[in-house]
Amino acid sequence: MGKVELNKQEKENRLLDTAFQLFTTKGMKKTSISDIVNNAGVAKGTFYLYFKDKYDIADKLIVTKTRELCQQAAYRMLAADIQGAENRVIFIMDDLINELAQTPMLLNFIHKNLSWGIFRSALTRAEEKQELASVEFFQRIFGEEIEHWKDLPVMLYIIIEMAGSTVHSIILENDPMTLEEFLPHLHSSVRSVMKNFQVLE
Amino acid sequence: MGKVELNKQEKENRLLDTAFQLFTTKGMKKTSISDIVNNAGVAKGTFYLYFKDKYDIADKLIVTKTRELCQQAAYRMLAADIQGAENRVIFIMDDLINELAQTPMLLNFIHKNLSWGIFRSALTRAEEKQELASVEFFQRIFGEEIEHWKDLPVMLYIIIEMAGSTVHSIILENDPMTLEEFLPHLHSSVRSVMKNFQVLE
Amino acid sequence: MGKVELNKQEKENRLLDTAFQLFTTKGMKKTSISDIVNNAGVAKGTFYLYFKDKYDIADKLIVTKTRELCQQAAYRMLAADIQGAENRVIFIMDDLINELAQTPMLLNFIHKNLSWGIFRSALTRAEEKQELASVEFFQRIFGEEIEHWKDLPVMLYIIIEMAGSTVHSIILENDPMTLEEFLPHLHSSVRSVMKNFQVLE
Amino acid sequence: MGKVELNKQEKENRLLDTAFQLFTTKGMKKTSISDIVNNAGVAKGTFYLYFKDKYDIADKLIVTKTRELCQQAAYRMLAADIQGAENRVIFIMDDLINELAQTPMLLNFIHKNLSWGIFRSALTRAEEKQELASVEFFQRIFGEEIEHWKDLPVMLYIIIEMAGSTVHSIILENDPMTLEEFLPHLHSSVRSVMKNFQVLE
DNA sequence: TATGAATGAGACTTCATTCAT
DNA sequence: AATGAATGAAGTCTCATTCAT
Repeated sequence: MGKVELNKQEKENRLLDTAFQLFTTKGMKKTSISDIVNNAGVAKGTFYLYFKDKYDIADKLIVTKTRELCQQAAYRMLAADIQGAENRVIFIMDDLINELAQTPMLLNFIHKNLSWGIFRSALTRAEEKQELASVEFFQRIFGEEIEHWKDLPVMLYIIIEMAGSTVHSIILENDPMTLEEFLPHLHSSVRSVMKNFQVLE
Repeated sequence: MGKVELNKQEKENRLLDTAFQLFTTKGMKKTSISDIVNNAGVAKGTFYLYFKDKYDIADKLIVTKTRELCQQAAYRMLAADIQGAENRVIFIMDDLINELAQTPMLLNFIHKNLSWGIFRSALTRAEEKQELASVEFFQRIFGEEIEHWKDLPVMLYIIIEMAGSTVHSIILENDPMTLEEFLPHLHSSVRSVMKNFQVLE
Repeated sequence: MGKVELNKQEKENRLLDTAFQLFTTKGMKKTSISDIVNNAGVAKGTFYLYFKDKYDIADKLIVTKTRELCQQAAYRMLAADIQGAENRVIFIMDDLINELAQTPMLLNFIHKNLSWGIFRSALTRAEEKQELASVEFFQRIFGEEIEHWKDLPVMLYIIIEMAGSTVHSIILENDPMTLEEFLPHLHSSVRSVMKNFQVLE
Repeated sequence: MGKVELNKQEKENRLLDTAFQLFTTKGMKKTSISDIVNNAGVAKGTFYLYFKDKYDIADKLIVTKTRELCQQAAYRMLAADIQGAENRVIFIMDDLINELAQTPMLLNFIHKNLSWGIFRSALTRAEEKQELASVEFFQRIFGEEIEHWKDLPVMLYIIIEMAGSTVHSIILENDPMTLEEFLPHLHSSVRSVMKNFQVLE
């Protein structure tokens, strides 16, 4: 990569970082493109060399951040050597919740803008980049026991939505209860939902 | 209520109706206060006599619309004479999903702006107005068997969030599957979650 | 007219005057809407209450200014009691040229933006406003001898375009000769063109 | 001319051709330098190696195109063996009008940007380049009878402006009449104007 | 109460021009 | 000579909110 390429990469990253910083502190609506370029120390026109508009940079951020979180969780799961798909799902979920609980702004940002579609593309694009692929991601979780489960995508969809939307208001507003109080309920709910998708022999 | 009072009430209603109409067709972001007052046939300044800003009127609309939906569902449940809390919860849920599937715009509007807090206030304010109260609402569902359930608010929170967020993308985008395909999974998931909250004798 | 009406009228006029001032000194291209509102002492948004964009205000200015010039010329012609259509056309032409030679910027502005269509509407709209109408305008010139001329519109079109485009570069750049040197040629040319449209008895 | 020289020449020509193409289809105002370089397949900076700005390239184009049209008309006149200056002027004029009526975009472009000054330089520069010179151009028309005419430049100026500005709106908008209807009037007008400049013996 | 003209900050975008490579 | 990333001034336009009537 030549000097110019590196410089471009750095500019784009600086814009992404600054935008993320501002989106998570002031919120997307109150963050203007002027804010972003001023804080990033680049000219306004430069922004438009890299992104179509505010929503474009937001989408790219969500994809990036979501992928980072998932990868991190997957690596930790492997490191912790968790056995059994049910335990692994719970582990991943807890890891993500834990992470998001520490940066509520990120949760807020992701939640408001994340759709199932973007989520899928976050995992898919990782694949393209030879990083942790979505297929691989799920194989790491279900691995050897993949034939013991039916309708996996439906199950994951339900779990992701259930966990995502419940913890959102809990983390951001401690309402209707604290995360500590809620987690045991979430765990048992997830486990019982999963039971429905288990193939009994 | 005097003539003036009635006139005021009518203005406020006209603004609410127009805003709802526009929010659900154009979306909140693309609806300006100018749009609302122009369509409602009142002056711009008048808007500010009744509402603080666009978000204020949106909140009031959600409270109203949510309450209407819930009341309707409750009345239908009574009419159908459903037995057992589990069946009643499923019935209410199906009724709401059914209603929202017919007016996806309303679903979209409610979902994007509904928070647990507003939801609670929707039921609470009903109470104030001597209409169907939240307490009463839940009593109608659990009635005689209320002591057979523990942590009812948590359970309802989980069910509402799980159902709400899963059907959202399904109704609006038929993604990742159709509502028809999804409902059986949702039913069994809700039932198995509920089992966790049942007091066993 | 109420206070508010008067105030609005005054704002619009202030914008028109300022725009004219700037268009004729800096040129349309170099005049921004910011320039106009700053100089007029009104807010930017106010501009858009009265005009669609820069071209809208320019069109309105041309219509106004053209009409003013024509009216003035017509009144002077009457005052001077000129006899014969040929002499009257020459008089009007000279009067307009004279006027424009004194404010070359106005000539430049009108010329660059004047089209036959706008010109026609300038005279037409005068009619609506009960001011000097285009029909009346031409009747004052040709009056009693109107049946001695054929294809009047064609004749006027040729004269207007010939005079307009020749004096333009002459007044603005004294090129290819001075106005003084040119006028006799223009007079004889106009007279000989008119001869072609005269009905001989 | 070396290889490099040829390459440079080709770049300049490619820019000129592309600019002409865009100016006549989108209009000058809506054509950006980016448009030009993108379509020409050269880098933005390269543009500035050959032209000062958009107006510079436009001027050069007008000069070129005008000269081409005039030369073509002159050759055709010779080929047609027209006798008499009056007939020759009419022939040239008709040829140019005919040409421009077939490519209204070119007419529009030339008209909006052509000034008497550029026109003169168009003929003058031809001279420098040893091509058909303006002096020669006029000699071909008036040739043997040149001493029968006085104030030739004035006469030509009037005719060019009269013809140019009248046919402009007629060709582009068929307003206020069609070209067919108008041409006879133009012919007789030109002939009668010319009469004024004829030296009577 | 009701009005709607006026405000003005700030949104988003374009583009001619420069300059390091 | 050629490139094209970077610039940033300037452009048009929107809209929530205020306030005199």
